[in-house]
Amino acid sequence: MRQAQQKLALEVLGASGWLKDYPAALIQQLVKEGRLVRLNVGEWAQAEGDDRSGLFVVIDGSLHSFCAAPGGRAVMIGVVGAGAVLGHATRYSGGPRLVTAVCVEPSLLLEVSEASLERIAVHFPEVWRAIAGFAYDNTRRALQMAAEVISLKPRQRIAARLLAAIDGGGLGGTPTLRVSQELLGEMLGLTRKTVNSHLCSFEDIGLIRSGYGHITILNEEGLRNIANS
Amino acid sequence: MRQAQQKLALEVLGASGWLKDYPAALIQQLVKEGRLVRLNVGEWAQAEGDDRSGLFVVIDGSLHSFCAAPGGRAVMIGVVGAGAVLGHATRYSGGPRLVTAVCVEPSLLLEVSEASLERIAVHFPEVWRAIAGFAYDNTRRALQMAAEVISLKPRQRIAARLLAAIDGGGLGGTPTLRVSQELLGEMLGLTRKTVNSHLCSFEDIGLIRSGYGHITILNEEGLRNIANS
DNA sequence: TTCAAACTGTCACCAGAGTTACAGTTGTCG
DNA sequence: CGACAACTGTAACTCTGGTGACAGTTTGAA
Repeated sequence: MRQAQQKLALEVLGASGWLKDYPAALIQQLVKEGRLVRLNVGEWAQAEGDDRSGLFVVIDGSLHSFCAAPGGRAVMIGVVGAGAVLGHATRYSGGPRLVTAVCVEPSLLLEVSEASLERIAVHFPEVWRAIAGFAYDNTRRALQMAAEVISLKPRQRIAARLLAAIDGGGLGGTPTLRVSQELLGEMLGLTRKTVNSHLCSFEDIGLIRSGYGHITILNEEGLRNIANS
Repeated sequence: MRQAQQKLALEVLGASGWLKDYPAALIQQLVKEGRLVRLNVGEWAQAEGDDRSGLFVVIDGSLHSFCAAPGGRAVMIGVVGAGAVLGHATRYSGGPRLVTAVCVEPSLLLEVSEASLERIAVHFPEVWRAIAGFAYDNTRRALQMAAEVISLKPRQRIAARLLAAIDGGGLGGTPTLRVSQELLGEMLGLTRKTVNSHLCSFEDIGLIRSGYGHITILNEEGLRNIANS
């Protein structure tokens, strides 16, 4: 069991973008030093402002991530799946965690503490470079999201978000999002009604297929055209 | 002249958040390996998608940063001043630059190339940790921005942005933003009219003073109340 | 199998932001 | 010092998207 989980962790880390150019020995070390944590639906992987330092890598399952806006509002940022990294070494990088992540299906995470990272860095100082790498990736995504919300109208925004979601979804398999229209609206700063009417229109022209609690992308190109319009 | 600039660079780096916990020798090395670049108004420090790797640290002056949204739209992200870091080691961190930065006043930048970083890392591997640190900070700001645009109504959003701007402004001196209402609107995804009317209302209740091309914050607390309302 | 909870589809109403346009002011560069 | 460009203040009109409400459907747990 534990064996199988470790094997899975090795695979997921090896396939993830931020580690793929690093030696296998570093990945093995991360798995060895890390601690595998199993979470059930509704449990929090980390809370915003949480000061536990360290890294969480999603090995299996998926979580919803939230971020706080002024006025105590919680804004859903997105869905994170296998290969994603949550938070990181806070002691040296200047702040508490940025997001709150909640399990939406039973998930397996690899927790690598700050101390473990220090130990790993003794033999593999490039681990910090790898961390800088995914931090960059997170920045890119966040910026992209901000730019979309600022400059796109609702219709374009919805299309852009659907595309971004399948891009970040990771698996590369069926481009299906497990998100309700309600949640999608929350992520986009729109009401369910607005989301619904646009989704219906997308469905009419064959770009997507929407069902109970999920959306299947049928025509990426068409969505891209709308997003760019 | 060059001496004075290098001295200034040392000061700015030493005072910047992302390097303040690192040894002075690392900072000296960065200045020594880096190249001081003087830019005039309208010149581009870096273009989005630009593949020159390396780091730019703003030593003096200020730049406007933009990011691309779908459809070829350019979205203004913010104003960066002394101490800010633009872009970073792209070769290992997986992507081209995220933002385009344009000088709005004569500025001095310290450019540290990818190769220089590698050289520095030989003696100071923690330089990558420092880079991860400011990447984290950039992520935080971008996320915050996205969260605000998603969840706040225009009035709250304007207040929140004014607060964020003085926070990131860096100098700590007079809380005055050198931004036109037009530009502020662009950054917020609002029209100038909307921005204008809310700014007037803020001015009426004594929270700010707005002049030709600039805004002075008089009452942070009051703005915070509006942002949180 | 049944029931409650969660989700989608739809409606009428309306506040508020976008649009377009113009006048008046401030700064700047020649 | 004069002309031009950039910026602010304001108004009338339009229309999108938010609000609140309700019915019908799917899901999953009791």
